[in-house]
Amino acid sequence: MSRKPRPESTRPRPAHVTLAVVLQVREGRLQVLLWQRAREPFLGAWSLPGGYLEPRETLEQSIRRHLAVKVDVRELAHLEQLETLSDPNRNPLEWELATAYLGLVPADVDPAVPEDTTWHTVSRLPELAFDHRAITLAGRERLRAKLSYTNAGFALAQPVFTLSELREIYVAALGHEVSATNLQRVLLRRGVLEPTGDRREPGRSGGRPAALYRFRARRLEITDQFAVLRPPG
Amino acid sequence: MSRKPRPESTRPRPAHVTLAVVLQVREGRLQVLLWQRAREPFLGAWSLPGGYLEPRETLEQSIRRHLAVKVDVRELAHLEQLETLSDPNRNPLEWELATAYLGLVPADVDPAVPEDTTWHTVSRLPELAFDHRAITLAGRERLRAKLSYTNAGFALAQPVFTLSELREIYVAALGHEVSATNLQRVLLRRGVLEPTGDRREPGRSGGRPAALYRFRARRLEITDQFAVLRPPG
DNA sequence: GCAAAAGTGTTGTGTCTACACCCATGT
DNA sequence: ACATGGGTGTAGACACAACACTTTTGC
Repeated sequence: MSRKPRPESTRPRPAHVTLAVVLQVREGRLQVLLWQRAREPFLGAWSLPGGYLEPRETLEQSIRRHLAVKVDVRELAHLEQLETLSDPNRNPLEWELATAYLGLVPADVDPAVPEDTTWHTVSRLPELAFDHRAITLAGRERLRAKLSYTNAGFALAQPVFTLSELREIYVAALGHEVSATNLQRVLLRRGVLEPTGDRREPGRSGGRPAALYRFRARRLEITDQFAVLRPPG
Repeated sequence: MSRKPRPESTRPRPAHVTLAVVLQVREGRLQVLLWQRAREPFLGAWSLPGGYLEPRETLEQSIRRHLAVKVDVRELAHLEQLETLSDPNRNPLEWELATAYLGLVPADVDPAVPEDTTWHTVSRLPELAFDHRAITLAGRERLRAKLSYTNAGFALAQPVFTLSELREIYVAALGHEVSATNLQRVLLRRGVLEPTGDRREPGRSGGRPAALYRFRARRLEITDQFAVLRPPG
């Protein structure tokens, strides 16, 4: 079962890359930033942005560095680690581990991206390189879960928004209908949203002016701490 | 910002280890399996069990292999990835990434462990090597969360148990009081527990015989899928 | 006035906590 | 009988979904 110990200097080491599932709600759909590979393996296939880990940097610094080539890092409202993939055959050319991150971009920015990089609707992905399809879907699941029990919406919404706008973002991200009425009450009760006091004037077709809101915090917070088995008191 | 690309053959690669936070409820307290280091760095300090990743194995295979030296792997009722640590200074001697796992051992087994390995109460940890203290606490947090919205209890409980016994396990793991009354109702309503039909005869001091239960599933399942923002219907 | 959009009131349901009370056994 | 441990009944708090209704605007 246990193997003969070998000198550390000769122990083979895996290559290590960082990847990111960068999500944004665009045109009413949840989309992911994909990049067309310029070399083997999977030349020409769509894949998640990322690249090699360099000495003296953390995984998070690494993915931020690689993403900086694709999108302005200041536009990333949230970044968190998803998981580390390690199937020895995930890259046919070399032994390579990949640590995946989830990044969220607010709806109001349209980052300038390079020629080889475009947004793709998550529900209609093309064939992806490596295990990137599974990683992308895992990122979407993480987002959907966190929209329910944290204030994660702050990272997808514009700084200031109406409830209708926020509703469209939740619908796109969750993949099912959400009523503006109940969304408002849930998020206000939890203290996640606060009114700015301003209103949005209606368009040509009329309608009551909408109150404007913002997220109270711009960092991830758990807002529904314990579903059950709460501490007594 | 971007660096000069270098040939892959000369790119430095980090060492990679796997670690496990192995938790069990012992003597009414949540405990973690720690190992006393036999070499530098942190010689003599307590640390999480684990070791180097070998070629042709996944991270999960790696941690299972290393744990096999410490506890019979068949006694691990659940194993899941926690996170990958990457601070370049986390190991003072070399550049080393660590992928941490959470492992759970049912309360009825007392695994034979080597001389240099013992159980420690999580709420009273000694000084730990590297970043292992933070990892251990992260493992406990993951467990506490999953006890609330999944059937994770199956991995801490004996195969068959009374509600009093299950209650003690939850109290130890969650760190606060839990009433057997409400624990029973929550877990039965969700279909997580099922009665075996048998009863436990009372001890010398008398008392009503307790009904025996078991977990319906022995693999992790989400039992409280959406706290809020459920799909309509 | 009428359509459009936003927001409120209200009802019903399900899930949880807390606590009083009842049940089965040993001495 | 009474102590001990197990189990049930029930009331109240709360959070949520659903939907009817009202408000505020443009035309």
